[in-house]
Amino acid sequence: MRMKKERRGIHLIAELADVSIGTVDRALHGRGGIKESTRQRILQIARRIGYTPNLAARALSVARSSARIGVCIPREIHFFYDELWSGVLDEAKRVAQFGVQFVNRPVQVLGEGDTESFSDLVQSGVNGIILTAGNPKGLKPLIDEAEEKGIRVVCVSTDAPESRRSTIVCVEPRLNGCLAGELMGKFVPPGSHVAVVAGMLATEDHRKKTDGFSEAFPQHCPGGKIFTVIEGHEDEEESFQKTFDLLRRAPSLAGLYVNTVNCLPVCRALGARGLAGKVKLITTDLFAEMAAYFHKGIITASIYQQPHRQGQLAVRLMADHLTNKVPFPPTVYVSPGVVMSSNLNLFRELRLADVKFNDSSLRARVVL
Amino acid sequence: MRMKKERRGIHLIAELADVSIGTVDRALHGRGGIKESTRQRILQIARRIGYTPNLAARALSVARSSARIGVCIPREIHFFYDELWSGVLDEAKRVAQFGVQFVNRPVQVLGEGDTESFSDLVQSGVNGIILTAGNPKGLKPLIDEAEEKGIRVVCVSTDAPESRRSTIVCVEPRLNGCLAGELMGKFVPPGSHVAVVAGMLATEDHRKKTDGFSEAFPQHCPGGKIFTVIEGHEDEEESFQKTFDLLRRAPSLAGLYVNTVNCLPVCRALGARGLAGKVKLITTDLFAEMAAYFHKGIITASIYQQPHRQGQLAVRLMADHLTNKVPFPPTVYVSPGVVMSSNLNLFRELRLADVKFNDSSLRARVVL
DNA sequence: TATAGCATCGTGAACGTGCACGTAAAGGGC
DNA sequence: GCCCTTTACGTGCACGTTCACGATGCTATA
Repeated sequence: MRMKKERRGIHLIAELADVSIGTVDRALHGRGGIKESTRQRILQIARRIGYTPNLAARALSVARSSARIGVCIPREIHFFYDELWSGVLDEAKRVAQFGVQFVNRPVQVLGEGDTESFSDLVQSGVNGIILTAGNPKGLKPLIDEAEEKGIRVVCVSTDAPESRRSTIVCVEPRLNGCLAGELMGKFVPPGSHVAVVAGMLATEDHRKKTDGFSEAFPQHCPGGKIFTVIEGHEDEEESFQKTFDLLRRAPSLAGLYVNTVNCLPVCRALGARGLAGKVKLITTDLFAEMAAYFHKGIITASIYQQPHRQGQLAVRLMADHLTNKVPFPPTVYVSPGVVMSSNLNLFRELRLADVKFNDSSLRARVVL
Repeated sequence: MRMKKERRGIHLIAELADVSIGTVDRALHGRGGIKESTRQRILQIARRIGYTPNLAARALSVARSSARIGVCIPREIHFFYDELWSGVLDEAKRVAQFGVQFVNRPVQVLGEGDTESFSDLVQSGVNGIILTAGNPKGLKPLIDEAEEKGIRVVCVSTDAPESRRSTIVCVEPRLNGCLAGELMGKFVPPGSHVAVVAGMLATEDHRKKTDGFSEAFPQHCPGGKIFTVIEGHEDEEESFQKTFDLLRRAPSLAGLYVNTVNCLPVCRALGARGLAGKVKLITTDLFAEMAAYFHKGIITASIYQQPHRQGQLAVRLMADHLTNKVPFPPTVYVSPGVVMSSNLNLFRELRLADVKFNDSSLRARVVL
């Protein structure tokens, strides 16, 4: 009596069903060329023994050519996109070893030339695309067409809500604003007046953040009111001037909420008016230059959108789906972080900046 | 002229070095039976072509028995450890398919019987152990002995700092307290008095949190003072009584910081004194029953230690190290989250609780 | 010179899955 | 009868790595 080889996985099923592994493969993957009764029998056996495909084997067998993921996100100097990129690359490096390939078609600025990049990616035969939808209107038909062809599209950070993209990974902008509003409502005394510095209200993202803030602030600050909402249009000079003027018109302002990354001009305007630290300032995102303003008490808090994590998640979702048919959740909402001076140097942006100057003491700690 | 098969990985190296793949394997893995000059030549070629081993292939070839990870963390009902477990299990499920096995030796309560569990794990021949070090003094010799034998030990959430454990994954307790102190300092008016409700100051974790709070609060609240620090000893009745008495002795208290998970008695004491919402309450961790107190405005904020993420990270670090020789960073500090009523339902603890009652609307959203 | 021992290296079989191809049987039209 | 198509299934290779086993050549000792 010789030892039976104690097979596993698909071989075991084949043995139990008394068919070949080819037939089991057809049954499990819904391919044609198999009798329905045979398929049911095989599927039942698979369920009975609790079959789960071996991901390593699957990854190995499709190593060269199954999953190609196209990436189209901005290459701006802004730290947000740098971190988003690094999150994408970190996770890409991991899944690359499981046979997933990557094609990069970055755009210079969010919303500029993304339709061309997207078309390029579709043309180059990728199976999935990760993109920041800068102009949703222009991209919608392209996204729909890609999904029609079976190319799955995952939006990250910026959504194209009207399109048929498979899913979206982001911090919900309205909630982002609500959190800022609640924080502000508890930082300033009852009856305070505060103002919002938005980028462009035409951008859905900024409008929703503003809406969220406007709703939450009065709820958490009895008698509190939104004095005004100004638009800086992502322009340094304009942001400074408008804030500077605002502070003259409303010298008793208790708080300012900046819902774009462009907060330095606002900080300078506060300094120029001698209001640094007197007006509670809540900002958005994080980059190295903000550290000084935190330490001086000019920025009270910042709402952090976890770009690195968003990038990681987008890649992970796409890779899991392509190599393993894991279904997409309709939406993936990342919870925003609150940055204050205490936990400032736990964030990646600050670590990277510090390491440039002081490499020994800080490199020893890893923050994730 | 026929097509060359364009080999990859170890085969490519073998081809370039004009040896067999067996020899390349010996060179790369430091096995014996190979001439030193040959090894150097092969290693140089490997570096030149930037060889990285294919993890899928590696996992596949040793499918049944390479890395065994022992897990020893509490099985308490507290949501923190439930989430820590689920984080560990989530990531374990992923790496299990790459040949990593898991051995669970949970303890009932943090610090009770963990030396026995730990010894069990060492005995059962695991390659690495993930544990919450409840009593560092008792575990230190065991940890050191295990590391001596080549069994890597990763502490999670609770540290054994004196020992030779390979690394620690946690929220730095001092920083945790500092963040609470900063928040409190900005929630209450200048000159306010606040108090701390600790679990047991004998526990290093609680003491460090208290220290952090005591340092940060006065820095962010001009003229602010810590009125007192009381110990609840994780006992419901004692916590309630001591808080109730405190609120009588100091009716003008502006804030309370609870640095243990046991915050419900404090909430009830505030309610019994009619101070709900008047005294700013900052808590630690998160579980479903806290939601109501957030909505009523009794809890202003909570410092969230991301247990799920800590569990994931610990497993990921250990698996990467065992299967891929990735070196451990000395410390992995997870940045704590700030929970307020706005972002409350973005956290896993609340989602899981909600789904029990309302499964359709919330299951559609996935929060990570 | 035969043989044992050692150092060095090659060979081939797994691991579990995906997929291209082969093939047998059955049916239909001429 | 022959040829072709369709259905339903089997077969075999590839993916990259690990590891036990075997082969080769060289040296030392009897």
